Amino acid sequence: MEKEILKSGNKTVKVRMPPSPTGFMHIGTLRMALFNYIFAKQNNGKIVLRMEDTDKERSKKEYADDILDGLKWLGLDWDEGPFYQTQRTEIYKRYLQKLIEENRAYHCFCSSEELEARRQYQMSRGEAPVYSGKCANLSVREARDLLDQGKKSVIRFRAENKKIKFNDLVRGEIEFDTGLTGDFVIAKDMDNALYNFTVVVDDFDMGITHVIRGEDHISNTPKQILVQEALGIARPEYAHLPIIMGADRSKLSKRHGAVGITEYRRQGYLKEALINFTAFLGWNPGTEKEIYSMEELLRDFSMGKVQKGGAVFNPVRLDYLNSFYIKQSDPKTLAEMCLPYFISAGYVAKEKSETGFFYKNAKTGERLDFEFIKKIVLYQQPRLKKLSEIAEVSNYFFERVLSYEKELLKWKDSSFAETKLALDKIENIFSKIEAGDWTRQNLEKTVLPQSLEFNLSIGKPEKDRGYLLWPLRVALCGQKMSIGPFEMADVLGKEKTLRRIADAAEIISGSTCAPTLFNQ
RNA sequence: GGCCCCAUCGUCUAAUGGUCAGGACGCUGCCCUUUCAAGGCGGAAAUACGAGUUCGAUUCUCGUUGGGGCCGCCA
Repeated sequence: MEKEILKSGNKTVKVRMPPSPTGFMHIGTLRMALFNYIFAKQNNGKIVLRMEDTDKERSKKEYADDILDGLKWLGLDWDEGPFYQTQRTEIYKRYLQKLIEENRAYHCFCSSEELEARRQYQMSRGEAPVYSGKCANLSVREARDLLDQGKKSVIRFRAENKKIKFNDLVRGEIEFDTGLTGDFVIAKDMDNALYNFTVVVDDFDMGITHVIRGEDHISNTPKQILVQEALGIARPEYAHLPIIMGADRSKLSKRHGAVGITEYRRQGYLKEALINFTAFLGWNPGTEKEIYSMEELLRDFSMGKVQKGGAVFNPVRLDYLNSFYIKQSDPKTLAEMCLPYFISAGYVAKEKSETGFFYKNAKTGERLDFEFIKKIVLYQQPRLKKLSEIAEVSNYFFERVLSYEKELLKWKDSSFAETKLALDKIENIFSKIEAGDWTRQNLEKTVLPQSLEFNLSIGKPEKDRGYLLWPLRVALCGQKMSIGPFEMADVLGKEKTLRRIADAAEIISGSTCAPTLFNQ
């Protein structure tokens, strides 16, 4: 064992991303990874990814994979690893042995029940719940005997009773009295080292210079420093980030309905939004700029501006940022991102062809041009908070036949006769427009100037375009809320637009069932 | 309970020993408008409390209160 373990001088910065694969990747994992990432990149440093999976009961490969996927998706890359602590038992064992040989750690044979009872008792008396030291003075022989008898034991670190002071990059100097910590357990046995020990060994072994982690680790820090001192290894720099809280101001957890990163991704949150949002949970540049790309974060971030108090996770603000980034996206990229939602909604199907593949309308079977999707997305863009919403608000583009109450076609005090007149007028205008001139601007330009005249002809207020346009809207989408009628007509194309107008006219003239069924 | 950390609108936060305490989300009013959004222009909304230092404190100090974290054979 390297007896001479030296101080790590002014080496290049190296940080760790140490997720524990005991659950799916969540906002906390993202924040931890993001701040480490930014800090490392700013300092030309390296990043080590280390799965802290020493809790074999709770750790699952599924979770580790989820975290790996999430980090990759977000673009939070690392330089070394992933390392898995469960594959490093031999390393821990060596250090464990060293501590035991040097009498800095010892076997403890106390039962959990016994310890728990003592803890309760101490806390009830207002004392710090520390280990009694019962097994601390067992001689080597006594311990050996008990071990030989097969007595169950754990390995406890002999914690020095002293004041530990350390500097925190976020909070400044923090002091602890380790007399209040007591001897703590560092391993279940020689093959199963525990967190406060593995962290110290790994951070040293991997050459970590900066430990950037959540505030909930502040009170672990003195323990880890004690272990470092016993092992004779250098102390890294520490930065403890404020915790992220739920609406009730307690540490964010599943109980708050905190959603996993994969779930956010599935719902159509953009990684830019997630990153911008998370970065501002506990940090801001001190200016009024709130929209930040990764590049800008790397430019402006500083640990000194990290907030000390915890921040409440506000999903409404996340939605705002997400819709902002959706509005920023270029239509082609957005359409590509939206396609999966159309497919899973059952509107679009992907088909194989000799040359590759193509898309078709899953409802009608007709072949689909990507331009069609792109246009839908272009027009829906301003109203999306998340990508998953695209399908539900675009359903009417894929249906063969629309079904709706005929009352819906009427605008305000219009009669059915007047509504029919409006449809006829639009039909008349539209049918004269060449398919080649069928653009949103063109349709609008042609129709709009005629609304005044139309209103006068049926004796309605001149400026209310709804008399002419509302029936068209309903004819095209069959519902109250939608994008503009000219936009819809543009997406639908001349033929379908005219057919839906004709359908609407049919509906008005009596038969309540959908007429198109008969002329398909 | 012990130890540690923290404290500006509801939320995320900016600023300063002297400001009308700024921005963003949300809420809300108006405009735009064929619906719903989006967009534009406004509005309400905060320095936890008490002392001290000071000409002056939200800012500095102390205390109180409040909130949080940790106190595991979890991480």
